Amino acid sequence: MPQTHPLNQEISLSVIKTACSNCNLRELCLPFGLSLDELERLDDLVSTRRRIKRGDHLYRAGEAFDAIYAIRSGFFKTDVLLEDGRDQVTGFQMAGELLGMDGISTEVHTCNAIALEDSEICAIPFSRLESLSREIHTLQHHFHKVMSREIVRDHGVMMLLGTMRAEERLAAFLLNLSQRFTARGFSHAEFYLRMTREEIGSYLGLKLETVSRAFSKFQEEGHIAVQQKHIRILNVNGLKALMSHRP
Amino acid sequence: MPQTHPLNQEISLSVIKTACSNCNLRELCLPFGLSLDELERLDDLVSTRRRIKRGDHLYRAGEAFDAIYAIRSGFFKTDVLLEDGRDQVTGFQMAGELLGMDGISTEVHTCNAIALEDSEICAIPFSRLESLSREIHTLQHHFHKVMSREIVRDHGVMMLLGTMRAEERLAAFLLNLSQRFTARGFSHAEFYLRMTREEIGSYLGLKLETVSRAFSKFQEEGHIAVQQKHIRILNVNGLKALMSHRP
DNA sequence: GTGTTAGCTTGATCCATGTCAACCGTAAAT
DNA sequence: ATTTACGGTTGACATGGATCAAGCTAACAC
Repeated sequence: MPQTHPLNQEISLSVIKTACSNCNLRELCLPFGLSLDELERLDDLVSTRRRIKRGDHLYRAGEAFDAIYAIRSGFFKTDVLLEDGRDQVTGFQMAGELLGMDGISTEVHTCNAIALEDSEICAIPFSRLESLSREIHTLQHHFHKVMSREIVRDHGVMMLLGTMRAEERLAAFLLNLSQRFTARGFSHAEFYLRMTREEIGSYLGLKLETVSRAFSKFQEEGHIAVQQKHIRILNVNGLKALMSHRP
Repeated sequence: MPQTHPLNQEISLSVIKTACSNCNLRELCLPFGLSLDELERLDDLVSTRRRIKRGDHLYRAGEAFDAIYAIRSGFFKTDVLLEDGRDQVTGFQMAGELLGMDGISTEVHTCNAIALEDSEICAIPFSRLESLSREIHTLQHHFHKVMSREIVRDHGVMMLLGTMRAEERLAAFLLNLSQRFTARGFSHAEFYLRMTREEIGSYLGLKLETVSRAFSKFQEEGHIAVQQKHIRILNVNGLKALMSHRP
């Protein structure tokens, strides 16, 4: 049932089309900081929504790139495949985050994006995004920030893979998830993991057995309660200490 | 001694000011693909050159961000520091590559950029770059490609750190350097490393002893000849095989 | 209900890389 | 030419996480 916006009747019209101006993720996503005017111009661009079923690909490595994607709801992973068959999860993405920026450089996607639960995405045709951001300074700048944030995030992962031990990595991972759930209005202390131990391990450069053991250890020490994919964080500071305490 | 360009007398004039239009790295760097007209507009923007002595910082983590930097000559490393004192080298950059894009997201640099030899950089004020790329489509698109390439590169490093063993990492590292030197017109088979074993190790998530042992092993096996920082690649295919051969 | 399967946990053992330590080579300083 | 210092090499040993293996749990199909 469509809701009317308290401020402006014009907006309540746009509720009917599925649009950024109406999206409760707009403060986390591409529209951040845009005026009402500008939002409506973005709406024209982001017209295609798509449902992706759990396990399905949003895009595959090797496919032509022509759009980036904003996650409207759901949960994704991206992974890269090496010629020799090894692969690695390069990230987990949740609502409000953008996918596909890896494809800009060569106009071919370099990784796979796979839904970890039934999800919904907004496709943003890239050349039209470039046009619009030539006109809307705020949009241009925000998009640059988003790409830069991805680079900074990657540096964090490199740090994690290069210098941290297994338990530090897992603690960092849990704290990061918790923080991102919080930003989306969910509990910071209790959530369901959408990914398997193997996927977590791949992301963290560990084997699934090591991930499992670390979960058990955290539980024994009273930092968290784990039951399969259900996680409760009992002691945030404990985890933080684990993350940065050298042995 | 200034040279005249065979095509156009106008260009020989611009030789006098130190400018992109005159730079032999322009095909590797930001000016890629621009017309003569557009190049001259970029020249106005990239007016400040700076020399950075070996060991000096180009910028430091925590400093305000307001420009990105193109390397005109020389060699840099970037590193990230964790609160607990651990650090990691996140990249090595050479002539024609851009530095500083990590700072766009928060307007504060998140890593240190340090010259590994006496170097020269061109400062590109970021807000002016954004303005100009609102006017020059090609510039805008190329800049997006450069940022995206950085993301793809980072994924490669994550792959390396997450799934490769010590010798595979070092082989990948050497092949990557070789390929980048080649793109700059240098020998693909013979070069001097600008970084120490410790810096290589930090980048590859290994200890310096492990790096040193791997160099020795490669030499014993006839893939390379090492003498301190001087490297000769004797068998590229051997290295490639090492890179992707699981044990 | 029962069977099936994918994912998770736990134990025993092994090995790649880290750690610690001694020594060597090269280049700059005196 | 000698000293000094930094970076690199090599060896011996320790260990964190991988590997191999067995069994458990939860969810889902039938």
